[in-house]
Amino acid sequence: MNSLTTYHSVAARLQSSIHSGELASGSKLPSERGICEQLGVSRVNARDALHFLEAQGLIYRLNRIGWFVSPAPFIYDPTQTHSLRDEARAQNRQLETELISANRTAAPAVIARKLELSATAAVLNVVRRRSVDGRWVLLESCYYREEDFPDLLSKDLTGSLNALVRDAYGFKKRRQDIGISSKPLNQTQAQQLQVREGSPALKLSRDLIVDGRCIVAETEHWLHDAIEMSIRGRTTAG
Amino acid sequence: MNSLTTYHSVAARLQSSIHSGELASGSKLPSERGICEQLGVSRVNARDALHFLEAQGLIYRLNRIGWFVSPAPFIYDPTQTHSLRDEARAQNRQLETELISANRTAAPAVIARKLELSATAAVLNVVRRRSVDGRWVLLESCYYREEDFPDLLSKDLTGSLNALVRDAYGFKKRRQDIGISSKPLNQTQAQQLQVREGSPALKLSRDLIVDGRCIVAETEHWLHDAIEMSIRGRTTAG
DNA sequence: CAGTGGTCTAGACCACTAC
DNA sequence: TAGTGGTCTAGACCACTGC
Repeated sequence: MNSLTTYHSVAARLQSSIHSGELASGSKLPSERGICEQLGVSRVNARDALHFLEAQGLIYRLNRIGWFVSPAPFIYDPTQTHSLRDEARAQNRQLETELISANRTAAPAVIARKLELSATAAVLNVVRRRSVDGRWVLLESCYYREEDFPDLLSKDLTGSLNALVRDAYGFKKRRQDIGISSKPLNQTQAQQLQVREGSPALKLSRDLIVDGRCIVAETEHWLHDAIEMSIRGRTTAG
Repeated sequence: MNSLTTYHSVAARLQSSIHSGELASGSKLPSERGICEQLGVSRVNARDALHFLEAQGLIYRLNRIGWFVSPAPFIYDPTQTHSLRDEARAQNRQLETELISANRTAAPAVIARKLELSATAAVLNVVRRRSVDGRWVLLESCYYREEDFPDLLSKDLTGSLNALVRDAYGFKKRRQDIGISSKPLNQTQAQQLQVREGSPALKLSRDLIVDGRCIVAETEHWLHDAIEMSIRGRTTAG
């Protein structure tokens, strides 16, 4: 049995406050010490309960600021190449994009291998963060083969990068390979999304392949409670 | 800064023991109290460090038994309908399947909606767990429309269910829609995989659609450190 | 039965945020 | 500066596993 333990019952109380709407989506929970006092438990129990609900995706925290009720997840088909902005509009949600950096740098080993470059080669790297309804939920890091994307860094990098690749550079006939795994954010990534190091996230990597060569390697990190992927299949006879 | 905190340094020590091979893949870590003693820290620190590494997918725990080094993840393309067994063989890993239950039951609301059944309708439900190299890592729950799968429950349900659907029931021309999200295991699920309630997992749902109707709705829960999804795209001109 | 992880107490100080 | 979450101590008992 469980549910008899202290922190489970604390979690259950908070959960029912959330479901009843007493704690609205996006709103701030009482402070940890406040919860201790109201429910007569030690702080360890309050925190264990909060961690438990965080794992469920029911609440999230902003580093050193507090705990908040998670909004409904954003729904997203990673195999589609629509701009995210269109998706957001369709779901009636507010999407913001902020450019964090756009540099020419030495390629990390993994990237160099993917892009079939020497270990000392330079690549173009664009890093952005994106918010849904005011919450930073997505960190994108995109690596481009330098020779295939002249002048990339001087273009407008706050819009759809996909559209740039397709329209400005003319890469239309292409394939996209995708990887999905569950990885927490490292210190740098966490800071950029204002969360704690180790926050659970869904890692999505996309390799853009043209003429059998990978020319763009992208990585997206989505806060785990903020995203739900949905892939519509194709009819096959297999 | 971090890395100066006690539990970060404990985590770093364990991590280097793992990377150096001193703690081999699959092997058991020292007990929590053992770690406390060896490194001169309190148990909270030891546990915080272990939780941190668990989130990274570097270690996992069996409920009340101990902490273990996570093996390399299994790689898996959910859009393919190969049997998992073939995939496992290709990756040189040992896959086992165990039937947990096969029943005719009332359809849960979500399932009834998907299968376009009335709220009181019955469905066929098959639940299995699967292990990779001896570790239970996957829980499958599969719901079938009763009228489309006569005699299903009397068939051999320990092999490829996909092959059954395709060959024994002849559903060849079909579409598969997929959903992926990050959800922890509930109490029942956790028990079946011998892990703790709330263990982080990747939830994969697959709807099999034939002639525009969903006839099979499956849910898979993979322990988050045991799986990496890889989807090979198709060349498009879009 | 010994040892493990799971839960829990009642405090403490620190780093940081918001005012 | 007051209050927050983040880290930490030094214990404790319980439920369960493995012998």
